[in-house]
Amino acid sequence: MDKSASILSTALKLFVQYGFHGTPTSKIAVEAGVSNGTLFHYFKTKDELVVALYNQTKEELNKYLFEKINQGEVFKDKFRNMFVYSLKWAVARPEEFFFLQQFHFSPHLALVPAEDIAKHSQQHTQLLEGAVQAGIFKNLPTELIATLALSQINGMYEFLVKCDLCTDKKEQIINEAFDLTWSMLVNPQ
Amino acid sequence: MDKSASILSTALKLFVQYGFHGTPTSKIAVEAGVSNGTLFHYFKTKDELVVALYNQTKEELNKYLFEKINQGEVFKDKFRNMFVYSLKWAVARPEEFFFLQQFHFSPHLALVPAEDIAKHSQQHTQLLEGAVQAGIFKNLPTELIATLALSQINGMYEFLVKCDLCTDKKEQIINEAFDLTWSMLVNPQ
Amino acid sequence: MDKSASILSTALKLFVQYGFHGTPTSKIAVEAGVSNGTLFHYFKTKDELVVALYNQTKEELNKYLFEKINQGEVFKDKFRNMFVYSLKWAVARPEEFFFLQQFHFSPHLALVPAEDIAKHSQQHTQLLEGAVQAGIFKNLPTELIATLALSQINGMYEFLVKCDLCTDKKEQIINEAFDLTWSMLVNPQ
Amino acid sequence: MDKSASILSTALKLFVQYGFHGTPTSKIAVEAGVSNGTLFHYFKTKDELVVALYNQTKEELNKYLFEKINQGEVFKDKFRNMFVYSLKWAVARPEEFFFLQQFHFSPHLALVPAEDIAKHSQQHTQLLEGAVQAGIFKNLPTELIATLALSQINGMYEFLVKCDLCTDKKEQIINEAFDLTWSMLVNPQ
DNA sequence: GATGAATGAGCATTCATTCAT
DNA sequence: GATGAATGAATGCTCATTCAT
Repeated sequence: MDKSASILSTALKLFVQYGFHGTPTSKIAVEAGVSNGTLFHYFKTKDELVVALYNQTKEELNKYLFEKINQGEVFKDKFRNMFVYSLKWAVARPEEFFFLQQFHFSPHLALVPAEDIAKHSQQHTQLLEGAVQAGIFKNLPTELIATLALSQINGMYEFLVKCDLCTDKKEQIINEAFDLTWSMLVNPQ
Repeated sequence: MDKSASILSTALKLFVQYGFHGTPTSKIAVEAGVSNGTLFHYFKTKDELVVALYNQTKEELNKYLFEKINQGEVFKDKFRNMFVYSLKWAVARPEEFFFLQQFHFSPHLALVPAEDIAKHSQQHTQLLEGAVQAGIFKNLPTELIATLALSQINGMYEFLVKCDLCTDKKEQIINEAFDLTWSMLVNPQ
Repeated sequence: MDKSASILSTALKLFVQYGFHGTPTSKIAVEAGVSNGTLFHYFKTKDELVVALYNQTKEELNKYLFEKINQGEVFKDKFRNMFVYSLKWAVARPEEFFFLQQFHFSPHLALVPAEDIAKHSQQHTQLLEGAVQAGIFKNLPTELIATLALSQINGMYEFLVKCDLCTDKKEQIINEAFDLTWSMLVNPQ
Repeated sequence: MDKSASILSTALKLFVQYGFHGTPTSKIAVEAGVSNGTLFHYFKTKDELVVALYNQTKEELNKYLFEKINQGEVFKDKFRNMFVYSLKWAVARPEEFFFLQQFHFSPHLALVPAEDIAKHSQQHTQLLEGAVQAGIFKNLPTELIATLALSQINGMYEFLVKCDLCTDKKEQIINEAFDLTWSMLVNPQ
């Protein structure tokens, strides 16, 4: 693994465990097996490292998700894939998923330009927007639909982490939760 | 105002704005109009201050909510009050609400004994558990129902903050969201 | 016990255990059962408390010693009593004795006027000076004789503390040490 | 000079003059010509610095002494060298010698593992033990002999510091004191 | 690129001391 | 006299960041 990647993955683990403030750059460097100076060679500041980690993680998740979403043919399948594979990713990479939320509620979020954040969610938003316009989803603000869908995912994640279930049971619950969410958002008739 | 209370309310504002690490105790003291030493007279450490603020805020919210919940006669009214007034409180006191989430995703959460956390949510859990046993809600784990309901609230909060709506519009959306949530969880038939 | 005395005796114990710097006035106050303010009512500063404790302890030791010394008729008995009862006091009140040495090697010593220190040792010095002039002790500077005698006492104290002996054995060793010291200082012939 | 050495030697001077507590690390750093951070780069805590200074000083003294002791052929010469050169070292490096005693009566002593302390005095103890077993010294506990010899040295040091004598006079008195100590400890016959 | 010694601003915390009650 | 809340200067220590090698 190259040094930059080693620093990023070490930082992720430590940030999740000790928080941003609780993780000195020196500790990241030591555990990543590089010198203190090298860390700053790759990332000009600690904040820049945090933000880079956020962008990378978000992109990984998005790349993974869109591959899965695009496997769906009709909208419901696409939406189900978005929902289900978000959770599968979260369950498979709990540290990454936790980090995204941790970042979201830290002052570091302010360091990411609004347009970058928009870009990250743009594809999701477009997908949902289409469903609203097509009359599949209830006639609600797309933002609201997106936010509600995302918070369902976050809630489910927390539940899955809290209750240590076997893989089968997990999958079943995820599917049930999808049905709930779908029934909640879909236009009756 | 009491000095201890003044410190707490100042800390809240600054923590929300600058984060825990970004807020020196000296700044809290100055803005609260007390000396640096006085802050440590009331709170042995900065961490203790953060946790005390969390406990106080959580208790205020709970006290407010249960008053409202108990005004409902049948379960649906109680649940609606829980949902709606959580959001009204969040909208009326956005800093407090944000702080609770900020705390939740910080390493400070680990400083609160698990039993204290359980105590905070115990009443909500009981209410929902009753609804599951009475066959009102779908036969799902209470934990899951609680988590999903809470994440709806969190999602709605984020939406309401992001989209600056007039009060009337806000109330309308909150009610619509409640209907969605209710329809999602309630036992069909 | 009156408050001032209670503060002094508490301070002694804590100073010996934790050092001057390691003992906050607040801790002294709490353990002495008085308020923080009261301590400063009796002693204007912490330094003043330390010095007062030194003076009191030194005076107690001197008072005790001179009673014993004066029970001796000839010089050798007086000197023996000085030697032996110094050690008996040290063994009976190890904290007080340790405190005197601790004080001696701390910067607080500089706070005691030279004349006060001289006054404390004046009586001993006179006694020894007489013995030199009478030809009992070798013709050495009185200061040297005093210092050597005192350091024998200090050394013996350290030995007695280090090796936990029974009372009888202690007394025997003290007597042997006196004989050594006597033989060292006395004029042969 | 090496930065670490510069810090140590500066600390020595300041500790002797102002005491441990009376010497802020910032002052040590400034006077040693290094930054505050550098001090903590070399010594993790202030306490660690104090202890390191003690160990270094003790080792220097021991190294010096054993060179001198080994120059003696028979025991009496070895013992005389130990006594005389201890005092010569003390007179030549009064700050170092004072520091050792200051340390001895401070709570920092407790930070040195008992085995380290034993190691420092081990060689002296062995030398004396041999003399007791060979019947040269009186049949007293080695510990007692060691302690008495050491306290003679300490006492002499204090006397030499208090009375400002010329070098010749100093040497003469040191020799006289050695004779006294020798006569005190040696087996008559 | 890589290193790690050096830096010094910044912060949490302590504690002697004051003073209104 | 007694109290203890309030003070704020002082200090040990951390840690992001720099830079000479």
